[in-house]
Amino acid sequence: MSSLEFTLELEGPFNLNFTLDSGQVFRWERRGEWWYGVVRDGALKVMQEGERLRCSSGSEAIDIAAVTRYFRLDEDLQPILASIAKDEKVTKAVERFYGLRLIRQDVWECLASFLLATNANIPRIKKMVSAICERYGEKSEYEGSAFSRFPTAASLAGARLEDLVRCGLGYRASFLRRVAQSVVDGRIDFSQLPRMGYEEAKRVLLTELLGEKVLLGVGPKVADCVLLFSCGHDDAFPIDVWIARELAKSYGGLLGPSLVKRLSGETAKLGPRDYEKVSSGVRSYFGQYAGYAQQYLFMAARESGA
DNA sequence: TAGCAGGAAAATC
DNA sequence: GATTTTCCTGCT
Repeated sequence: MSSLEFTLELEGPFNLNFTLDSGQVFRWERRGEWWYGVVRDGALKVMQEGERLRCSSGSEAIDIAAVTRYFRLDEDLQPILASIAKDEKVTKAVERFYGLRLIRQDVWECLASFLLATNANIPRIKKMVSAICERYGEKSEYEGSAFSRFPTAASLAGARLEDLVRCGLGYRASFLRRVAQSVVDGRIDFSQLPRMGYEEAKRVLLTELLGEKVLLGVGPKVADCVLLFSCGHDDAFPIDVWIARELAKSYGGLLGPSLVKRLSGETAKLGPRDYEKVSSGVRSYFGQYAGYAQQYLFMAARESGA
């Protein structure tokens, strides 16, 4: 297998470490100065040196264009960050994690990964994802050692439930397999989602997933993650427990007293109706790049909470 | 709509 | 070493 080495000259703000350690993606592993990951079907290692991004990929297909697209380096981050700096809270988060970018990841990988994220923390999510990749992903070689691609929907649809459970998925195993079967059966069409507006894309995603009235394990939060991290809907605003607590703490005026009270409880839980209410509130507040605000606030909340 | 279960691992005490 | 929490969803 041939490998490809190249260096990107970074034009705008970019911080590789923040970007890969922000809970958007679960397969990147840091070894020394390099980050090792899998983009599409090829291995890739990247390292940032100031204004440069050094890359080495195990596949001809993973070239400058592919890396630029993956990290969205052709988009100007500066005006986006300026547009979300609506208050001191988010402005401080932007300053602290300056250069964090949203990644354009594969839709199927994104959906499957966040489906596994329920009731789990990030280290555990990484373990589960890694386990199904090793068990079901196609193997290739890079730098003399094997790496696994993310499993195809077909390979997971045909998996034995007990084998998935053995990967540490627990009750998530049946959710994942059923979603995989839906993809294989053509009940879910990802290709049109980026072209639609946020509202329509979300409705279509949830309808296609839920239309068959089977237990699928994909609700509004997972849908928002898919729309934001893999469909280019930058106005999507996934609300997880960290963000919910942050909103209750610092954005009470936006939510109203009753929601603040509910979110301030021990478990910051939102029903579907409240989720949409909070979601539309923050989306109109932060604007068309609300998803970036979410990602910066998430990082800030996680740092201060830990 | 509010309450609860779900499996297992990490974080916390 | 026990308890609590964990980037949530579906059922009752």
